[in-house]
Parts: sequence; structure tokens; C-alpha cells
Amino acid sequence: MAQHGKMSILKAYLETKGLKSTAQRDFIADTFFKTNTHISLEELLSKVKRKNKNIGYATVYRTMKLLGESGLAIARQFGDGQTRYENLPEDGHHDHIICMKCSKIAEFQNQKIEQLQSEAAKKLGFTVVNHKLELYGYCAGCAGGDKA
Amino acid sequence: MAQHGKMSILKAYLETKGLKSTAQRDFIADTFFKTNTHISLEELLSKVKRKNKNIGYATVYRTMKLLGESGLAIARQFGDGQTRYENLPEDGHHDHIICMKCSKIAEFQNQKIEQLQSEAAKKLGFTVVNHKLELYGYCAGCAGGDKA
DNA sequence: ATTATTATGATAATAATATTCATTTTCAAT
DNA sequence: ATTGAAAATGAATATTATTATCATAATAAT
Ligand SMILES: [Mn+2]
Ligand SMILES: [Mn+2]
Ligand SMILES: [Zn+2]
Ligand SMILES: [Zn+2]
Repeated sequence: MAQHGKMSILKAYLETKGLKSTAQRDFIADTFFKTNTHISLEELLSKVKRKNKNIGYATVYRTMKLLGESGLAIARQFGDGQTRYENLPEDGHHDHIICMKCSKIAEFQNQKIEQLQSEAAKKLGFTVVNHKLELYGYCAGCAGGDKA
Repeated sequence: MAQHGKMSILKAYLETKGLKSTAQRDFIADTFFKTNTHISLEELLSKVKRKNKNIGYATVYRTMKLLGESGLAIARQFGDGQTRYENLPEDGHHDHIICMKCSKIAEFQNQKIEQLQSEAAKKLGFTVVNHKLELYGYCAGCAGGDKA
């Protein structure tokens, strides 16, 4: 989806919640929509401050929380103690594999896995709303050196 | 495995690391080995203090870290911001499904999923060392009331 | 028993996240 | 355009889980 499309969705979401549009929010959201990584708040704040020096951490934090709630951003935790956000993927849900040496992150989709998850849950009487699947290992570049 | 078996393994592990055996460590480990839940440090400390009031948080923390390193305990994070530990399962690795309403946790094993994970990783040039799979949803008891 | 090494536990430091609050901004009504 | 209630901002502070510090105590090899 294009930037302006996401902006419209955000505006609509704010309206339904009785929240107001502000220059800071728009700028933070716009900056985030342009990213294509799994960005931490610290990184996003730094990026935002380059153009708009007087935007505070709290506003970035609150804006990303809003984007998360609206579904425009997905919060991820890859075990390094920092929440990261990524843009809502075009092609639907995906999971991640993280290199334990160089921290490279690859994404994959596997419909069969998703289906088996639902089945496993069903057997236990659960219905699945969402899930977290992260694989940790070594990427092609790092596998040679140290597999421990 | 029985308590004394785990204790022996722990003793052996301590020895290889040049660490010493202490009454506190033994008591904390013993208390943990008797649990069959996913217990937080706070909960474990509370349990320990009932019998041994002057054991400190730091010792519980350090002992569980040791148990984790030795493979006798597995650290889990279910998204509530607290690390939880569970005993090394008898029957090998398992994954979890957590009820978003009552926090009930069910466990399951699915070899097919594990295999598909490895295959997905291989396609991306990764080798998998470990993984985290958590399903979030509603248990049988909670599904009726509020599926949102 | 001596003694070097490690453990303990109270306390403090970290670090990420969340909240407070005085001030500023938004926006609908006038 | 002005007003004013409601919400947002940002600096600072609070919270929370985790980790480190350090003086004292316990361990275990000699
Ligand atoms: Mn991703
Ligand atoms: Mn478990
Ligand atoms: Zn790598
Ligand atoms: Zn439930």
C-alpha cells in the first residue's frame, strides 16, 4: 500500500478514536511508513530527529503504539530486549528466522505450518488468534565459522 | 527424571565449571525441580522463602541462570514481560499455546511443524539451532464469552 | 586450621517502557 | 477570526525486570 493510503487509514483510525491529527504524529508515521526494516524505537527516533529535532521520545513511542493498534505497524520482539516495528506486509503474514551471529533477519511464509498450528490448537480445544514463530540459527554467511 | 537425578547432573555441572555447592543453591534447585508449571522468578522466590526466609532474590536469579545453562531448566517468555522457567521436559521439546483471556498454557509437540521449519530455513540458506513457537488464542473455556 | 576462591544478599545500576504534568495545539462551535 | 474544551507534546520522572556491585560469609582443597 502507498504512503498516502496508509496515512488515510491512520486518519480514519484517529477519527474513530476521537484523537487529533498533529504535525508530529504525521511526520513520525510518514517516516515509519518509508522504512522497510524491523526498526527499533531508538532507531526511529534518531531518523525522525534528523529532520525534526524537537520531537521527543514519548511522542514516537505513543505514535508507534497507535500504529500498532490500528494494524498499520506490527510490533516484534526478537529476543534482544528491544521492541521493533515493521510495516504491515503487502502479502500477508510472515514469520522470521534470525541469525544468531550477524543478526540478519530473513522472512518466510509457510501456509502448511500455519495450518498445522491451527490443527494442533484445535486438538487442545484452543482457537488460534495469532502466533509467534521465530527460528534462530545461522545464515549462509555465518554458518561456516562457528556453528555452536 | 527424578529429583536426585537432576541434582546429580547439577552437581556435575557445577564441578565442571569450578563452582561450589551451597545450601541455598541446592534448596532453590530442589524447589524448582518439584514444580511443573512455567514459573516466574518472583513466584519461585516466594515459594523458596516460605521454607527459607533469608534467601535473596539475587541467589534465586543466579541459580536459575545456572540451571538454564546446564540444560536442566528452560527459560520462556510468553510476552508478559517476565521470564519464566520450566523443567526440562521428559519427552523432549514442546511448544505452547496461551489463552489470551485466562492465561492458561497448553503444550504440544508436532514433528511435522519442526520439519517444515527446517525446510523453510534451508531454502533461505539458514540452519536452525532453536526456535520459538507460541500460539495465542482462546481456550475451550474462554472461547464462548469473548472471541475478540 | 589455613587460605584462596566462590557464594550470598542487600543494595544500587541499567535499560526499556510507561506515566506525569505544565504547556501548547487542535478543532468544532460560535 | 475567536473561543474554549479536549487532546497532544515533551521533558522529566516513575516503573519494572534484569543485572551488577561489594562487603561479608561459606566452601573446599591443602
Ligand atoms: Mn518481518
Ligand atoms: Mn512448557
Ligand atoms: Zn549471519
Ligand atoms: Zn482461557
